[in-house]
Amino acid sequence: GVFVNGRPLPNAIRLRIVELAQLGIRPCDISRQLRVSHGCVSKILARYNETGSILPGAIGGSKPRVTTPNVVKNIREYKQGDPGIFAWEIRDRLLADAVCDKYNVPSVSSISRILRNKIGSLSQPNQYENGKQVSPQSSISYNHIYPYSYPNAMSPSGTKMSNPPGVPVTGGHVSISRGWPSAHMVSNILGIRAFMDPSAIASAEGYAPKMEDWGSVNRATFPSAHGVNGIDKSAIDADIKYPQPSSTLSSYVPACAYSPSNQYGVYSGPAGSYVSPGHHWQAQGTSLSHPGGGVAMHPSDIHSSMAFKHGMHNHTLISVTLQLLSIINEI
DNA sequence: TCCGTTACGGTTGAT
DNA sequence: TCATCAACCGTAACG
Repeated sequence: GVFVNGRPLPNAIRLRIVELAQLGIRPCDISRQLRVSHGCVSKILARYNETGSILPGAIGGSKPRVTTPNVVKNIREYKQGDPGIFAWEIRDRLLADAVCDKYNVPSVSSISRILRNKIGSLSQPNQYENGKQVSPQSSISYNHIYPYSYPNAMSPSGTKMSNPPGVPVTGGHVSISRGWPSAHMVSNILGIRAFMDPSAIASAEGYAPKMEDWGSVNRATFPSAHGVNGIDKSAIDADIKYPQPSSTLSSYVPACAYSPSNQYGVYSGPAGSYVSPGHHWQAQGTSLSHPGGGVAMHPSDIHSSMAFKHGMHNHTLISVTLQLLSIINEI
């Protein structure tokens, strides 16, 4: 006969099989007459006798999801109540609390995935709601400066922290502001605190910059320029792209401009978090993080570009920027 | 020879 | 968009 492998027989043939069987025709004869394997005839007739239907079963798809919002909610509560709880313990509690039964309780791996993907992200806003965590602007600012954020579970030195991956970071255990400061920081290298310490900025200005503000500030503050102190931009770019240990500029730039992890990505250019779409990675020269590309501006440029940011009073930033400019000028 | 069962390679659709 | 997974399919072979 003609059949499509993996696909059900046409309903007409299935119906015909049942009709012929009801007429008393033997399955072997039906198989020959309709040119269908006898195993297929046997299966269809057995199903018809059992269910009364000639239709094939549902093909494809997945089982109903067990990770319902209610289950996720309960898992979150368990985790918040006991941050050290194991996935299998959560599973047991879901059963004990009758949130699930044995047929729809999530697997341990599913619970782990929920903790990693859902609970973790859902818990983030709570950090701000609770008001006991690091101020938003700190992480925001660092996120901008270091678009390649440090993994939560890792300390700056690379040592494992107490929170396993996927476990919501609560209570300020781990924050970027705590995890980041290192000998590579601009503030440590240049002796500038306020620039890298958002709390200093916030306390001085009483203004909590949004992440997009920071990005805009930096993009607006450092428009593309052709060079620094007469140094051709292309030469600088080449230096940035292929930093040499002997290059004074590059010896500063990686430490200032790139996070430790980002330094590995200097050539690959995954700088999309702060580079406008469609821009080549070198466009990051327009940001503070790439001083080689666009820091040849006048203080008036800085002031005008910053002033439009929601009335942000940026004396601190400006002074820091000027210090940076003077250093670069020396270079 | 008949027929129930099952391994196999395939399709499908939700995740 | 792609991979994975688990459901189903009919054929072919076995007993």
